[in-house]
Amino acid sequence: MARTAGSDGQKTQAAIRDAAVNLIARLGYEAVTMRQLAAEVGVQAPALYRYFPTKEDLLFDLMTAHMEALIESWETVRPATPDPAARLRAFVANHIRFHVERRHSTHVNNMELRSLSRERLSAILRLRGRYEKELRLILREGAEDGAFRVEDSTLTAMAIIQMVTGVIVWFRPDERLSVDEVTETYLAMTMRLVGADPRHEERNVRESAEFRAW
Amino acid sequence: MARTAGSDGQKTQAAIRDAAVNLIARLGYEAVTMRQLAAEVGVQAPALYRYFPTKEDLLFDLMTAHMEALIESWETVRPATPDPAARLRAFVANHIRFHVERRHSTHVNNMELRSLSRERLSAILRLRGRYEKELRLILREGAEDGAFRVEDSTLTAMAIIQMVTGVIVWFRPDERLSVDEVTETYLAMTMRLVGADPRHEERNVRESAEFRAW
DNA sequence: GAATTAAATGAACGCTTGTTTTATTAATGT
DNA sequence: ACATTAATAAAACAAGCGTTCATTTAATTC
Repeated sequence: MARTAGSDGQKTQAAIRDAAVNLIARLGYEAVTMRQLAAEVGVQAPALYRYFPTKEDLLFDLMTAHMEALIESWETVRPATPDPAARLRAFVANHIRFHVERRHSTHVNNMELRSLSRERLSAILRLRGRYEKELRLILREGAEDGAFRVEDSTLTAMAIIQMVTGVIVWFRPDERLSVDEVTETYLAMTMRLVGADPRHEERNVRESAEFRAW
Repeated sequence: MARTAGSDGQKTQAAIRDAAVNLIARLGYEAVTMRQLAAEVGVQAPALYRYFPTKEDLLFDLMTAHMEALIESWETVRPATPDPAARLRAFVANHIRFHVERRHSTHVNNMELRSLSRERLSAILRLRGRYEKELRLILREGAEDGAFRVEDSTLTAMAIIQMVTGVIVWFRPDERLSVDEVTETYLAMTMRLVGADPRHEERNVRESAEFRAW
């Protein structure tokens, strides 16, 4: 046999990406073999090399796509208001939604950095830095105009990102809490963490509950 | 050649553990080969099998030791006071100190869980649960007696642990901030996060600065 | 309907993996 | 001094790895 009936390069490539994210998230990049991945796609191993020159190219493709989608999702929902509290809430809510929706992809991006070559690693880290910079900016402006009490905006940005990304470690959507409930609680914790004025907070929480911004 | 001059089983075993933690933390469990590990120890690969029956046994040994040391370290510093705020501060300060001191070991424990068999995985998760339970208890008692404002003690416990463990991702001891400074900031963020009464807080921070509890 | 291109197969290559077997030397106890 | 045990080396195993090659079939183009 050779080319199979109804085969289509675009669909095969998408199927490879999909299967790769799932397998790598569950078993780890090093543990997943090209033959295993091919079997999951329903194809022989050499067929993968039509679409990705090497195993590492495939990994880099997945990670780049994830980071670019994350940045784009923030640019889409980023509010125009200068109010730091409103912007911080938007950032956290979008961050949680994005990462819960893409749990496997997030896992790959967090766990497999060390399997990249130096240049590719720094390419991913650059994208990551670009995203984190958005949060630092919000925190710094909030600290300057007195909306937040933040000792160190870089350190606080890392703390918040670690905290909210950590949701995917334990959160399972079919359990006790819904995504919205979890987001609500994490928003409350974040706003207290940055020392946002509680009086402003209560009003804003009521508003966001009305409009369902996330 | 066979047995080398001055060779000692105890020392070799300790050297294997040490080298394994460092290599696995840097390169990942799957990526580290037994020959590479042996070379790092200064020995031939088969010699490793005198001390650890399989590669996975070695990994499990490292992870178990880490978790047991973590639990023991908390039991050593756990204060007798019923005051939730004081206990939370002690917990967070110890957690950060322990994990910064054992960055590589922590990395292994956080990243390599999926390389364990099911039984061994759940053994490690049991130890982890035992540790996290201590934090949940503090949060629940603090919420009940009004010292904290906590919506969900399980969720808050996860958030705090993710946040403080995340220190090792970016913290390097030779940079801008010292461990004590970082700990101080994280303590402040944690106490705000749980909605601890700010008036009690200021007094307690002054006290802990005097006594240098961590 | 013949020629071309796209998509995949099957076989194989060179290398590395975790691990086992066997033999050899150093330290230890008597 | 001698027997025993602990600690290692050296060689080899079967299995599996990422990847390449040559070939075959399906779809597309003219």
